[in-house]
Amino acid sequence: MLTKSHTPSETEPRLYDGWEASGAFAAHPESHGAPFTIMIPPPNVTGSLHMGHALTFTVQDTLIRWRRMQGRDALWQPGTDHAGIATQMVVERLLAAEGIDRRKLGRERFLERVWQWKAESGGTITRQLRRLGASLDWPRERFTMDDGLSAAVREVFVSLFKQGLIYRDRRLVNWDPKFQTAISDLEVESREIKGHLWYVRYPVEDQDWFITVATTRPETMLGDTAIAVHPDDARFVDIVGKFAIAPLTGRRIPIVADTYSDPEKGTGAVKITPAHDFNDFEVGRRHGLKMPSVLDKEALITLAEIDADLVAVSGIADPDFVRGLAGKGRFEARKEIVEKLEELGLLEKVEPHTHQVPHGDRSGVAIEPLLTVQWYANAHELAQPAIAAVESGRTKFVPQQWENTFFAWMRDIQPWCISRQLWWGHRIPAWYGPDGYVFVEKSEEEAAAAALAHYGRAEPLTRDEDVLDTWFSSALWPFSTLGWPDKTAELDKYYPGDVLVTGFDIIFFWVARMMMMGIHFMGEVPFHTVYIHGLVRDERGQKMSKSKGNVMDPLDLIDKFGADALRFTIAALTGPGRDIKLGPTRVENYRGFVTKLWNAARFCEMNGIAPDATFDPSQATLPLTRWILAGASDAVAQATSALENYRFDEYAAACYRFVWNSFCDWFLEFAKPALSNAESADAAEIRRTAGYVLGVILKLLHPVMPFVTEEVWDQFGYGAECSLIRAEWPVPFAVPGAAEARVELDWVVRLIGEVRGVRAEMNVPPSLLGPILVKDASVQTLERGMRWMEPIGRMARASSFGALDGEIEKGSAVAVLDEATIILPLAGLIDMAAEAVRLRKDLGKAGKEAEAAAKKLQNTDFVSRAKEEIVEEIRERLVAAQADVVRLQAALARIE
RNA sequence: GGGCGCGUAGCUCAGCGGGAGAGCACCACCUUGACACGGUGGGGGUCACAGGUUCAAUCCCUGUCGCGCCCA
Repeated sequence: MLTKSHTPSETEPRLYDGWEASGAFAAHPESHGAPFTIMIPPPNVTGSLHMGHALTFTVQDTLIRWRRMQGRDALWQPGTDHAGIATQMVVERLLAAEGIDRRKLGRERFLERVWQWKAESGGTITRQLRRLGASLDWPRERFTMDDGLSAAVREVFVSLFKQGLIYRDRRLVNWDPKFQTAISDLEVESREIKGHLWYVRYPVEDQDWFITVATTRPETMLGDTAIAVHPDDARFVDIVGKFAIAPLTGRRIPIVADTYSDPEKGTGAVKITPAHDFNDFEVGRRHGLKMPSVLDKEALITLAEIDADLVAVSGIADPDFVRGLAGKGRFEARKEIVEKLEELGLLEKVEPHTHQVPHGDRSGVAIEPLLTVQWYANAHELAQPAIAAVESGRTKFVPQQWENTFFAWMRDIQPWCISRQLWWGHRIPAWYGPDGYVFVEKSEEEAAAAALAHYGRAEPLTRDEDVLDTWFSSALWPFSTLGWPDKTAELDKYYPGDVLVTGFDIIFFWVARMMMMGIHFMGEVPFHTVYIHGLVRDERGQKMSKSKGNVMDPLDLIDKFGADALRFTIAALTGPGRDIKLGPTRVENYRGFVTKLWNAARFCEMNGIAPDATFDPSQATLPLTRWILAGASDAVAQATSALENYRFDEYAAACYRFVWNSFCDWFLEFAKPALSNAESADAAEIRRTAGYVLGVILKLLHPVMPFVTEEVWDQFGYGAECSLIRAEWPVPFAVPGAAEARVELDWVVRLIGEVRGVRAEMNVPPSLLGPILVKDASVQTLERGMRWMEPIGRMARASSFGALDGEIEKGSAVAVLDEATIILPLAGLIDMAAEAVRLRKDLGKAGKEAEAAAKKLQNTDFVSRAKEEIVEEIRERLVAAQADVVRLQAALARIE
């Protein structure tokens, strides 16, 4: 027996364990079923479940469960990535609490601690995903640092290197001074900073005047190697080619013409510090400038590359002052330099200035562009086939507009810096000989062999200290998890995958990189569809963030309302390409739907409705059963089509409408007498139909509300425990006489609606029953009314239904339904003035409708140019509206 | 500055060439034989604005305004 109310906290863990234990989530590479593959975009191993996860995994789980029910051999590949910086941070923080510094501990012991941490705490998110109901194939769980995946990383690195697609280069990188590692462009975020523009005078050589430049970063002037002006800027045309003397260092620097300088900004002249600014670096390259670094890896002033050149110039440059800055932080040095410039009279003015400053998204500190040697992947070349794959439609974006974002990024892609100065990650398989010659091989032995061949003798090799960007290994996920580079049955069957589900903010990370690597190494795209969903925001549309304090925890919502309610809410709100605004009240509202389903099922159970495998909808004989079966078939078609088109909102709405507005509101109500009176053949058919339709409902809703549907399924005995997950997804089916049944039941529904409406507007108390009389009704209408007397009586509060004998009695309320006039003799009970108001309102509506239709038909252009069926439809509309007008006028005339 | 998206009922959003829709909220009535996490009924919209195309525009085109996001 179903309990009086549904208790998600009891059913959900039990059913999840049941599914998992029975192997319901498992893929079957040995089976002949057509595969359906979703590669989970691996969440960060340090992460815990947030609303964004709840959204993306609800969508994925809905797709997976649906396809699994369709008989596909579904693989939903779980796992996490090792999150180089984030994980290293976490463990360093733990060590710091013990007063231990990572460097003192040493690399090997530090890594032991990281693995220990991973074993203890790394499973948080995978445990939480179970609460959501995610049906991942857990025994296949992978981690990007696993042996197999690490082997794939080495294989890829070595081949790309040998193909010339990975190389070392000395260029500016985004340097994170806190973590002391290079990071990628994508790990940098701009923050608006209120700073200053300092206007600094640079004496022009052999002249008695200055050129003034504005800078936001005075501390970098120690590394200035030029001043740039715009070639077309008339103000500076005479001094291009001359030299200026850099204050403080006394360095003689050229004044160059370069279009990078913007005449509109500052003074129109800019100082060029090639080693500490990306734009300046390009200017430096164009003009062959020296590129001395003046900041080190901790962003402290270093003089190593400029000390020898320091020149004392009276009133301008003072080597002792500069030497005093060595080892100081960039912001402290800035302060001292500004003071010194002021003292020397070289500071013209200071303006407040708000500008965008790049910050590390994890460290939160200002990024320092730094000239270093790093490993790069030739992303430009790898990107071309990925672009082509999207252009040709081998991979499609849903919604399609995201292709533009993808193209924009991929067509202008920069070399991908793949090395990181971290300990946690895949160590770069590169070894250096004594002369610095590099051997890139999969193992130390192979490197030694290569060195032996190269040098002709054994030489000591040292391994590159750096590790690879986490995304380098994530990019391989769609095939490395399947066993690549080995040729496995899994790889053969599940690559390429079907769909990648993710947010638009991740197109550059997973989508782009998986595409590049997948195509390069597998020769085929990793997935044929990329479904992009929006972000989860709070009720007011604000992005959720810890600082705003508006973060919702999906686990709290699951505790309060159940996973089914949360999942259904998410699905219902997931329209195409929109962010979703979600708050507890929305989940609470949709919990009402879960409860409705539960109660409907309970009602069925109480009335002895049970599954009957022998029931065949094509054998249905009654209008009522034919009608609800046809409705169920439509719901199946709608739900299936919505899922095929990734329209989770439409899928949810189709189910909601059918369950609530067809099955509960009308079918169960109509069926009540038959259900309580079990004897007749008709009653038996209705009961069997109810059992059948409930089964269809449970199947339709299972992908999005797996728990409550499974619980009902199991308790009713539709199948063994935990078997709904394996049930067959329904297909639309034929119902004999469906059209006639629809006409019949739609009429009953409309009649009840009309009568209810009139009574409610006339404030007739529901306790008071009255007859329903009809005038001008056809024989069919009369017979229909008699046939449905029982539910009409119950639902429209009618004591009888019949043709009007004689004239309409004064004091009756009147409504119009098709050809018939419906009369509710309520003399003395209703306010005739109110009835007149109501009739005038209806008359106004009908009149307007008739007028609009007539006007259209008078337009000869419309009649001659519009499609025939449209014209015909308008004609019918006109006739119907005119008939309504006539009868409403007559009714009104009787009152007045 | 470039690009993308959005402006439809109080709120959240569907619809996207031919009668303005849903859910929630609101108001009124109803404890009727599963469900008050319920039932019934109702009010509420110059579909941002201005032009254009069309027999017909919320829907297509152009522009304006407002909002959001991404890139520089």
